[in-house]
Amino acid sequence: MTSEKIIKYSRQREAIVNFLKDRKDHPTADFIYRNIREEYPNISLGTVYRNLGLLEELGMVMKISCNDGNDHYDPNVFPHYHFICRECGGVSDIEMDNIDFINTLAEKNFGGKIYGHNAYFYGVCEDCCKN
Amino acid sequence: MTSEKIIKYSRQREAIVNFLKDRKDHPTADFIYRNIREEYPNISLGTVYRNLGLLEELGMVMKISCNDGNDHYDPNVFPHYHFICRECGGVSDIEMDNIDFINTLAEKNFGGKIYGHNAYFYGVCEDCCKN
DNA sequence: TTAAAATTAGTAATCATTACTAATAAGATA
DNA sequence: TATCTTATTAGTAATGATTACTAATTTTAA
Repeated sequence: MTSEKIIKYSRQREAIVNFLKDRKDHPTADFIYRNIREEYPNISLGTVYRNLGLLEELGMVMKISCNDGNDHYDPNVFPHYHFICRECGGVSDIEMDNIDFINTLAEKNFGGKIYGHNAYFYGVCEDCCKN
Repeated sequence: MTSEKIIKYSRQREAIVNFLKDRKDHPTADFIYRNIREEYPNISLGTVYRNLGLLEELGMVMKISCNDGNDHYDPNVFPHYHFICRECGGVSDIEMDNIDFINTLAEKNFGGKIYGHNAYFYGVCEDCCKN
């Protein structure tokens, strides 16, 4: 009784996927919208949001919320950590060894079950350090 | 030339501080509003938000954003970690050893400067585990 | 007691995101 | 190729949390 949703091609969705592909700067929906509008002037912001939601469901994109009030989108869905610059507000990746063992540390005095964690680091990014 | 802001007493702010004091459940502004309204039926939601912002500036309260679209407020401003239950959505404290060394791990291959981190754990809380 | 300034209640505005709807486009089938 | 069903779209309206505004009220120092 599962009604599988059939997904049809759309050039708007393709444009969003292509725009995001290989990007490391985790843009917001509005940023994606403004950029894709140069190629598709009639695309609507709702379409961008809807497709980002769909891509998230499909596991092709990851939504990251980092306390600036905007959702950011990351084409890298493998677990990794992010850095937020206090100066420019930019969100970037942090390359670091796996620290999943902190789950065990957290579970030591905890009654429930821990399945995972999210962490982001903050400070000043390389570019802003130069100023 | 620094114009220090003089802070005058208000019973509404006192009520907010008292309501938050010793709480471990990190309520939202709206939850605080609805509760304080029982004692002060005329208090407005804007007053709650304004005072929470002021208390945050004074370092008496900490705002935590945990991806459910609502800001939560914590009277414990000392660094500590939070847990978010996937079932009930509740936000609670995690008692665990200091893990500030992960800042060093993160800085290893990073060009900028890291000042700190935020982390929250997710899973199923003790109460929800029992169901 | 008075007067200046902070605070409030109430309401309006903002801003990101989601929902709605009629028109369009994809793509399967005849 | 023509047709038909359904997903998708553009455009717009609605939502919901938070912030801003303003005239009236409180606080508090002189």
